[in-house]
Amino acid sequence: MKAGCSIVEKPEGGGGYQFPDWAYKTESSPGSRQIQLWHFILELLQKEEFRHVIAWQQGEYGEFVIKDPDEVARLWGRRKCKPQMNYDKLSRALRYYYNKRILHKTKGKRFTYKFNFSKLAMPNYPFINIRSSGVVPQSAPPVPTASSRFHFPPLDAHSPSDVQPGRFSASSLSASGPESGGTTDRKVEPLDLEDGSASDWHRAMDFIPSRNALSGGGIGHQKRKPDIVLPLFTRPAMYPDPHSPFAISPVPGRGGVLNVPISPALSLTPTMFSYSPSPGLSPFTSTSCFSFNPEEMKHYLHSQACSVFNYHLSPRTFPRYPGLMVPPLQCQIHPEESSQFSIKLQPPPAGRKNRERVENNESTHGSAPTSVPSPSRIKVEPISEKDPESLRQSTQEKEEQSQEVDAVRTRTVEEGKGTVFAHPSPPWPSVPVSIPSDETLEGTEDNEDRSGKEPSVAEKKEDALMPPKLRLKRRWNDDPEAREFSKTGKFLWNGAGPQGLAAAATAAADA
DNA sequence: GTCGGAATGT
DNA sequence: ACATTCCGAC
Repeated sequence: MKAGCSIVEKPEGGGGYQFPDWAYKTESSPGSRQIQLWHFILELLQKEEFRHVIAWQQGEYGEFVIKDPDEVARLWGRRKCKPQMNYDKLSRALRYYYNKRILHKTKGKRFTYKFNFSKLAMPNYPFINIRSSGVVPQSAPPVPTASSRFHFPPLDAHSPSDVQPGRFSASSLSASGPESGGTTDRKVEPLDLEDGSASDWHRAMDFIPSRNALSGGGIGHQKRKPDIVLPLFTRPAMYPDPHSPFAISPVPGRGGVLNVPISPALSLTPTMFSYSPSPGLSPFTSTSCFSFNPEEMKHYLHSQACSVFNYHLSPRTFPRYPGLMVPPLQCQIHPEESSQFSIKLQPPPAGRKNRERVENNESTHGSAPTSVPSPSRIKVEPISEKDPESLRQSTQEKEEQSQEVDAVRTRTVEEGKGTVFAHPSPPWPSVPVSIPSDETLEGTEDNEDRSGKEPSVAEKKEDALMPPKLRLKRRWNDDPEAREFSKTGKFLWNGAGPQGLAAAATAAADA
């Protein structure tokens, strides 16, 4: 059938390739064992020869511009053997990534999108030994500038969302200890509080350690995922571009706090653990196995810290990990990360189907009728579940919060089914990390979190009444903006409150 | 241009 | 799952 196309231009050997073969494997692209669009985009982005077609946008980490949409579409079409491919279609595919949070659109800039690396499944870039060599790809994402730095939130600082008391926050980490307070370790599910990176990290942490750290694997990780072994990557750096996000961090170990010669690329790494809404991205699902040692992990963490630090990634991207030294700071969470609606929106039909049905009863649709009677075909969305709840909860001081939690919970239950992560047992003996002040942090975050959303009761109400979908959309749309601002130095986040300002000031001073 | 629903294909 | 294809709406 699609014979001739199969291998077409898989970079395999020929162009200095960047992605390991396994990147094309099922694990990375469940469902379709073919390269995924984002892989492809990344691929192009890494190649010098396509610079005029698509390239990293300077100034924004992970942002890229499709300079020649038609060409990119053509290339994509070629790869997928879809000669009819065009930008319109390709862009549709890209848009599907919005919900998955793999990408988002940079508003106002045409043909400009931005990778949400923290969300990007790292299955594709697991512990790459970037530090060793400096092979880096071509284009160049935003190179951190002094201004771009931001402080980390306390490692363990519970981000508002993460820390649902009683959930897993503190306990999970400490749990690893000898007496894992959470030995009982409740179902880990709650971990998925948010698909936020924080959770991801937790998860990540969990895995790693299980192997080495607790030699005594005794701690019955009841849920322990099968011993996971991550593929070890020894290949030398694969991305030779000093600019690309995969490049080596331009900022040389910023002030020794985190001297990690690793590239921001690693920032991607975190994601590798990330639990993404889409199973497809979840590296740990079944087959995949990775392996690495503590050292590696350390490096990884450091790099992560570095990345976060240097590339103003969401602090949440940073794992809460004992022993890691990070500059304390008020957190500025990127809304992007915090927004937690990773719900697949699939509202009930009623659209075209019906439309068409009415229009042409006469023919076709021989396939549809298979199993589903018809009108009864309603897709149940997790989100909708929470909806009623939210509406019910007229008071909602915490509406938003609860909702989010609910949503997450719901999602977790649903999607999490297949992906249950064992609880953490910190790899290393947990060394209490001096956390500046959670309170402050939380407060700050909190503020900023809602700064944009909790303006007025009215809005809240509106929100409540708003269809879940819209709500989500709204949130989503807001996020990037906020982020933009934060980068612009407008300190939108901090602007939320005095604390925020102070923090901002601190940051500035620091700079 | 961009967005996203819907149907369909693999 | 992850597109691809259409397409109406903004």
